[in-house]
Amino acid sequence: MARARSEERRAGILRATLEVIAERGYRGATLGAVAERVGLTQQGLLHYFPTKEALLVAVLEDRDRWDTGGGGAGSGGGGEGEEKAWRLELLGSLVEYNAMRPVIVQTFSALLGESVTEDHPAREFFTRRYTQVRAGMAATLRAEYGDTLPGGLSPERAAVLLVAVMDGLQYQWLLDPEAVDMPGAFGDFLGLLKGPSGGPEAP
Amino acid sequence: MARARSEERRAGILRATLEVIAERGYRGATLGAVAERVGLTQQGLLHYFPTKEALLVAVLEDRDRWDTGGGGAGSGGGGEGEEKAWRLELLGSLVEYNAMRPVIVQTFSALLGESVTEDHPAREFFTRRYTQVRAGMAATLRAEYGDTLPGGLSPERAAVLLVAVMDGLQYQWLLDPEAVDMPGAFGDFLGLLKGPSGGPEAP
DNA sequence: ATTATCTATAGATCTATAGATAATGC
DNA sequence: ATTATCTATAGATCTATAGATAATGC
Repeated sequence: MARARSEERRAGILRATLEVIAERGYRGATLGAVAERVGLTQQGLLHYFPTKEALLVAVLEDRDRWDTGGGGAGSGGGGEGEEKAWRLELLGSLVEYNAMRPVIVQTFSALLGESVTEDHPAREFFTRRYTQVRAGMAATLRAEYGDTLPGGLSPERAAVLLVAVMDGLQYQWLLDPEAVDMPGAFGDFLGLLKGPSGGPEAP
Repeated sequence: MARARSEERRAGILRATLEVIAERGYRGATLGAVAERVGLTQQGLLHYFPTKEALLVAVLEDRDRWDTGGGGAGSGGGGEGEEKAWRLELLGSLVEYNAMRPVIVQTFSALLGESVTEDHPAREFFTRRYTQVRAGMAATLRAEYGDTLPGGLSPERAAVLLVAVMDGLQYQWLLDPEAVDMPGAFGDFLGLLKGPSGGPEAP
């Protein structure tokens, strides 16, 4: 029973960590804030995760697991642990889904931003992750469209843009949700990728 | 003369601040690190800028000035103080230029990421800035293409994507410069916007 | 025994204020 | 006088370690 309780506790801690990171980033997050949110002292929290960095790593691993079937905000939406098959249509609904999970999107957008700084503990995670996501998306696109998408790009070149658009839209949307229709804009981009044939004003 | 010296000092301090933020983000940056870089004590630094936040604000204002003719990394490249006229072609060279200024790109990418967190002193700056940049770009696109771009999008909808692609590519590029050809990818996107007529494999 | 939490605390930092000292400009 | 810097330091935090105490599981 203690084992089960323990797992619940850990899950609660990770959720709280996610929230605190969304609000303050990793560097700005404090063990005290996370502990308070789960009703523990800061030292009590360290019983479950020995260091602050261990807490971040656990959050990232958690996301990796989830993502291989959920779509991680910052990382371009869908993790591709094993080159998961995203069809273009599904990507659209993933973005719609993300638009309903601002906390997670914010957590990963904040982490992505921090991760480009020196010695950031999430840097390697994101670097590796993006490599995977780009490769997975390219493979999917190739399977669906062959070596040239309707818009004229190779799957590899389209994949970089796909990920870039997802991330970039998230920042604009987080900063000004009223002004930016994230799913709509992403749909526009898919239209461009699918080329003239799929375009709304196709001749 | 003291006035002139003072201005040089301030400029040096702002450059140092930019570098330190690139390395550690704003929250991770310390007055001590900036001071050391310009050969002052932390307290000596505070003689020029009374608080840490004042230092950040000065960096942002500086960028705003510069940008209204230079292109601010994170903010989608070119600031549009007064709806500066960027033609699509010029945007391409702006991205090429950014690819040669990794420090500035990193500073603004780190700040953009942090800015989505609560109470971040750069949040309003970025929100306002993006609104301006989107509007400026849309106006430029409209002047150049009318109400519908070759790719089929309205200038407004294309503008969001343009900014998103610039920002998103910066993160992927910063994390893995070898793997991501930022200017090349941006060129691909411009090709999509310009539609079939401009596409490499146009029929 | 092991697990879960707590109190106490060491050891680092960090920002910002106070006040002294030297140099510069009028 | 004003400007530029420095030393000293207050006051907050923060992470992490040490060690006690209570509860749980075998």
